[in-house]
Amino acid sequence: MIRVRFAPSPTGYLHIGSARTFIFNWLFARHEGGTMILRIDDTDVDRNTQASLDSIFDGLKWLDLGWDEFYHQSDRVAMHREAAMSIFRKGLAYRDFAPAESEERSYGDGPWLFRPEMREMTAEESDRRAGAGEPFVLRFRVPRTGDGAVTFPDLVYGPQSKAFADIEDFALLRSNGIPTYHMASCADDADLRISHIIRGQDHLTNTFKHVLIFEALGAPPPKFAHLPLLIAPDGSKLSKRKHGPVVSVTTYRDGGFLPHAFVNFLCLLGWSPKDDREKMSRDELRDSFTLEGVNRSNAVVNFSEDDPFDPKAVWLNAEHLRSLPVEALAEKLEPFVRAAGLDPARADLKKVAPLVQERIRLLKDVATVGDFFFLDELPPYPAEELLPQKGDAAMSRRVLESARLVLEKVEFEHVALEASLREAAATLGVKAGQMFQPIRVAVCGRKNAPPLFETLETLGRQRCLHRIERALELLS
RNA sequence: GGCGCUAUCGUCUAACGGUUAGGACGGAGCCCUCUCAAGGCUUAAAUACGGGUUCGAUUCCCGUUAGCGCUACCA
Repeated sequence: MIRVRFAPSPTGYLHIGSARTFIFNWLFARHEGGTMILRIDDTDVDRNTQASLDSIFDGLKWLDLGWDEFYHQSDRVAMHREAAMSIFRKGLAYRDFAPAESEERSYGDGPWLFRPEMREMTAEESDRRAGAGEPFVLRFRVPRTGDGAVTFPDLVYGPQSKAFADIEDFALLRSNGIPTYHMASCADDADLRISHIIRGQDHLTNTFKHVLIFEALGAPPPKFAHLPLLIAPDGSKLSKRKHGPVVSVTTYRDGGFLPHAFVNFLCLLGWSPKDDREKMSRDELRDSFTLEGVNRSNAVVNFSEDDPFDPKAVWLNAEHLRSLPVEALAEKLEPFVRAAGLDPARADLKKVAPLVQERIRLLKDVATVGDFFFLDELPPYPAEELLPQKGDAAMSRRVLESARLVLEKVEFEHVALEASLREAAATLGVKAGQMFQPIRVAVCGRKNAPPLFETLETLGRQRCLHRIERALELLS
């Protein structure tokens, strides 16, 4: 039975790297017909925050993938403690009564492995001091004889090995009795019968410790698959302090990404379907996903000073946007129209949607591409914009006056609109473009806009005539 | 410092030892066109360096360099 888990700690917002880890776990679980478990790793009570927990849930829900089982690690500390004590009872861990180090240790003098006086303390003395209430850290007793090593096969990185001599006697229980991450995580993974641990490569070297814990617990170690990390363009790891909101999933949501487009983008960072597909639906991703397709080098999220989003993410979003049914697009657009301070009731979103569909790359672009649909009065624009190509104000005026006459009586439907306006242009002896451009500017307030006739139709006779009137005033 | 991991166009990536090193994004150019967008076509752009192994290395091995990670009573 395949069982995987995503285990974020609620000490920050949902990071895009974490989101990707969640996605890969989900994809693997669904591809294999397994179980996806969400576990909140909240053993570090001092650093947990409710805000962070909310942010993680918000982000995960937005991804719209879901999970099958849910746990709070903090509900399970008694079990973790018992697991740690069972290791102690087997003689595979010892009490360390040394006080916590106050200063940061320098790494200059080689690794700190263990304190012989603590490790070799007699059971009698250890029990006596513990019994007297002296606080201690419970440490794993890493084998120190011979030249053995911990080994495990990584499904992505291949066979891994690390000498015991390079592994320190790491802590299992803190002096306050709370299990450390390593202990809690492994106890949970064993207890929850996790079959595959898929997580960031930053855990690769921790895994040697974890294998030791699983063995000490008498539990078969799960299979491990580590994922290459997501990094910033400068090669450093993504951090909120250094890179700002670009690392938060909610930034993508609020910027107008479609959840599955975002998922698609993240999947392409560190994984490849091995063919030329780029745009993939959730189901295609699920069907194609395998751990063999995961590669080993870190991937850069290519954001920049002037653009918080990776150009490829934006392009992919545009691709997904274009294949959305209009009703769905209209629905998605609504909150973004509102957020821009525009009134969605001013226009029929189902008619606007197809007009902006291939002109927006992010949902929030609707505010810049289609603002004029949701306004009664256009924001001011320079009168020169109304001048046709190779034409003057007089021509513009003639064109607009003619258009006004046409729009007053023509059937307000784009085919009829186009026919009569083309006819009017011919009558005036101007080129089609010279006719259409002043009209476009008059009704949209700018030179670049969606196709003219559908736009006129969507805007409606009254608003079009009103705007042409305004344009004429501007020209005089 | 020690240990571990990684190294193909600017970025994401493909290439079970034999390819003119492929695709995508982004860039440039052209076409289409009522503007914009979309679309179509064309184009510039990469195997970090040095040694091996081999008839032949992007691919396998070693070294160098660089980057990243771990080295906490954080996760």
